[in-house]
Amino acid sequence: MRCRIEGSLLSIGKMAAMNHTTIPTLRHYDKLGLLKPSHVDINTGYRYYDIQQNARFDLIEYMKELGMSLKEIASVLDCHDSALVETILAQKNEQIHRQIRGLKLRHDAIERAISSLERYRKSPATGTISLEYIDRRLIYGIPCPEDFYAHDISSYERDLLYLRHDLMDKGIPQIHTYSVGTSIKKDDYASGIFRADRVFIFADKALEDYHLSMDIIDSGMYACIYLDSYDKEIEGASMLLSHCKSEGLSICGDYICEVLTEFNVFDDEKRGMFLRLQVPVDFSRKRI
Amino acid sequence: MRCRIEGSLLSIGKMAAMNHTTIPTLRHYDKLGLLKPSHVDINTGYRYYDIQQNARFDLIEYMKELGMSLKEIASVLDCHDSALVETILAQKNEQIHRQIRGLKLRHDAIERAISSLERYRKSPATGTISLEYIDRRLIYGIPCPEDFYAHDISSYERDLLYLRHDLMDKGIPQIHTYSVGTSIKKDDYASGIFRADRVFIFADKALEDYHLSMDIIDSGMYACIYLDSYDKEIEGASMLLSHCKSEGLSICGDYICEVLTEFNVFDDEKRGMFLRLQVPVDFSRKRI
DNA sequence: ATGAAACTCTCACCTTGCGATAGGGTTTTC
DNA sequence: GAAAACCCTATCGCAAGGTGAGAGTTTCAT
Repeated sequence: MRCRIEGSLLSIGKMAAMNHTTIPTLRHYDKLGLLKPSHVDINTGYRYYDIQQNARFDLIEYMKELGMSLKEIASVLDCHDSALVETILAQKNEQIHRQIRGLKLRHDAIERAISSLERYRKSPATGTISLEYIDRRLIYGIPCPEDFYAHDISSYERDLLYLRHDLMDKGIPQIHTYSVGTSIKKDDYASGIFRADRVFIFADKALEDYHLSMDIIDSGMYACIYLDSYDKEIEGASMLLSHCKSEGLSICGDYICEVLTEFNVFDDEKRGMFLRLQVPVDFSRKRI
Repeated sequence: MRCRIEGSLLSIGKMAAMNHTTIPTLRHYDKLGLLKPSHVDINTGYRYYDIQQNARFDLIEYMKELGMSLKEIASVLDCHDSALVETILAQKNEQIHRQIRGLKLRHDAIERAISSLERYRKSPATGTISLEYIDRRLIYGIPCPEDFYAHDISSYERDLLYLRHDLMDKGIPQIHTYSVGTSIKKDDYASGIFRADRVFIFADKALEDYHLSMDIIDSGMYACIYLDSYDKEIEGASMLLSHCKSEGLSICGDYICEVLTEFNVFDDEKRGMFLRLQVPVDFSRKRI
């Protein structure tokens, strides 16, 4: 015991325990100049704190709880300027609002991802043909600059990039969380001409804020075929078309290739998708 | 141009531009093994990407948008296990809920801090005596283990620490964002005996979840005096008592020392507070 | 073909708020 | 007086890259 100037000086360990913090934290604050021990032994370098310095520590904790960084805290403590505090707090509030909005979006995206995976698990085997009622959907997309069926996969990638650029330019966040679709015009498809018409995303309410000119895909009965690879799309589309013809189903709208899930954890290099090819067929009752 | 194996290989810069990302990011993913260029020139080390690798990049972005860390993404991509994805996503959802709750708490705390600072700006000069109606308040506190008026400031610090420990043990977050008060029993105060009775925090709705046994401080008219330093409390309390006596105000409850703001950006080492000492006085109309 | 501009490489250090050692001194306690 | 507990400095590590420095490569225009 060398130096004992005042009544109750605390070693760093006691100070840490008293404030429910750790020794490295106090050393860190010391280094940053946030909380200098009231006395440091010149010979040993031991730090000794005054119990009154709890006040300063509390203040630091308080500001941390408000979301201020240590640097911001230091600047406030240095400047002795309460107006600065108010400025920073106002900024923090803004920032928190943004963060909450972002987290909500993320939450929605995760929900979509989970149900998409669930759907994948429960979907029929590849090649299965079905007849389903599909609800109305909103899409946003662009005409295909290139007919990717006529070229290799890279032209599909390019078309998709155009779409993503467009979405990015419009400031839409989380563009990767929307599932993608492509379409072929009804008449082309019915004649067996597979020529890409549009590439789009399936939109949801969150996108309404961005004033996109979205299109509606009407509800109705669809003939569908499930596939687990993009490579088989043309083959699948042909099969679907033959099926419609042999069953006497009358095609009444554009063909759509819907990407049900893009969680391609199966094939490393390619865009491996789980697809539902679909084409609306006419079952309408005549109204009298 | 040394190596050109396939048709369309992209340099790292083009790949980055195409995907709205940066070159360091792609290099980073390469290092982590997340996205290895499909070809690397052995002589120059130049990275060349296949356009199909956009798929992989999209997948990574997608998972990032869902809040997964690069390490988690890597493990999913390595394992080829979609169940793992679902597990992680469920965890993420939990985590997001916690984050949102935390942010809301923080937002409330900031609002409180801002109005506290505003209040400070608009408060009367130190020494001002006033008569105010104060609404009902909820408090949670503990009896003072030590009578800090009888000792030095360090015993106040210790009492405050007991309270904080208690709150921490009960798992209450952001304990520093609640303002502190102390009280003296009515009879003690009225007799000029300043003996600390309780130390407490002013609670709010967020604390109701923690099943604390909170006390109520009744609404009513209070004689108050504003002070800007803890050092002056006893002096201020005496003045307030004299004032009540000379004005014929009848004290009808415990004396309270309320910390209006603890944003002590003015004095470095001490706990510098802005205080409102207050004591309830009786103005009740007799009911007939 | 050549020179300049643009591009790319690796390496290493910076950010936040500490936690976790390593290696060596100090204080307290029995 | 010795052991236990405590403390020091210094460095590395974390996540996801950003920002250079210094050197080599490719591309474009002449």
